[in-house]
Amino acid sequence: MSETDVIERLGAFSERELWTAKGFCRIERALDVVGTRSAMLVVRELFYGGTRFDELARRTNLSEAVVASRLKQLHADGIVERRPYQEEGQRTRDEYVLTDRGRGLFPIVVALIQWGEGLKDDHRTGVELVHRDCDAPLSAQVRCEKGHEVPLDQAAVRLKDEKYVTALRSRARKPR
Amino acid sequence: MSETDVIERLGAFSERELWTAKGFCRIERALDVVGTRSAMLVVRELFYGGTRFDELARRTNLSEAVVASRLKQLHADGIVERRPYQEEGQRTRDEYVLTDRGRGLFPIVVALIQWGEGLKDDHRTGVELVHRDCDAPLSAQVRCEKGHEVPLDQAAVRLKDEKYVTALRSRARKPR
DNA sequence: CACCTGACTATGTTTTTGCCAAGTCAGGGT
DNA sequence: ACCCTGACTTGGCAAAAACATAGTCAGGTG
Repeated sequence: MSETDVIERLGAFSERELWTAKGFCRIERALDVVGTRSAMLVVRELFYGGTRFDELARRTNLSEAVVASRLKQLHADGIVERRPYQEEGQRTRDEYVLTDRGRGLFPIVVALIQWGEGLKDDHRTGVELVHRDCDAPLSAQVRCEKGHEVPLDQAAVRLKDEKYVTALRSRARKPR
Repeated sequence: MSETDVIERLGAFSERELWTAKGFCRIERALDVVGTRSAMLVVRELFYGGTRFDELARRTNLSEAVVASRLKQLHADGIVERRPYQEEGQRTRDEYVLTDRGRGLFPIVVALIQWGEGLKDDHRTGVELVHRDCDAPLSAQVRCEKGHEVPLDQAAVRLKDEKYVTALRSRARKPR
């Protein structure tokens, strides 16, 4: 196993003692939104075509209170929108539909399912995700905008605004 | 917005009233392992090259008790391995290194960072992930094994073992 | 042997997440 | 007007996650 089997840190903070993504990396914001088990299960069912409150509750096996709470939060975060619908002879209800922002979670959902499927250390029989047109299995792959498939040892990270971070750190050191 | 902007359900359970991935989809297993905020933050720092206990604690801003507990669990789940190391004049300690299984989380981490970066609704300045060789930004893309880039409306899912599920459901209906 | 200190562990507490049961509310139907 | 019922909301509770503080332990060093 190589020492490069990590994302290389670039820029002024590349040194291990200086590096911090804490407070800068927006994975934390992503985890604010979909970082609970229940939120992710609701999102999964939205991707599997669930739209109605009762079917989201049934499929996730979460309590109605939790499903209602997660949907409210996902709506507030712009992940779903409410759309009125009406079956004949019944009153108008809302269905929940993924927004553009919500559909942006697609690689995350696929990546989690794919990784989980690789474990095979539980009782579950699993699902398979496929490309409908050719029936080939799906996976989430890390690529760059040039189209290269990028293995972990060719990945790098830098803080977007190092000047800002430098200034922050200078201020943080003073009142000690 | 099209009704196909979801993963199409295939197979015997494609009907919305029958569909359930609950108990079959291994996203739940993935969430068992990395489904807490603290686990994901520790995994992030492992990808950013953190290996030592104290630097993982510093970078994640989690309490030492939580970092210790998460590392123990990640070790038990085969995500990291402990490797002894020794700096001169100091005693032997363990460092934590991602295993193959742990590196398999790479698309998940990239997908979460990428999605979070797209939000831009917080104070964070963000990080950028790049392909070191060409400096082009990274993203997690959903592709099939034939190499096609698969948009959401061309994705489909089926339960792997429908016979088993059918049998389960038959048994579950009896004692009502 | 005594001491230092990094890596935990233990305990109690706080916060967050999730559950259950009961309740509210509003849109249709009668 | 009354009733039904789907979609929540509320309150209390339990479990899980995380924190703070103090403690333990063991590998080095002097």
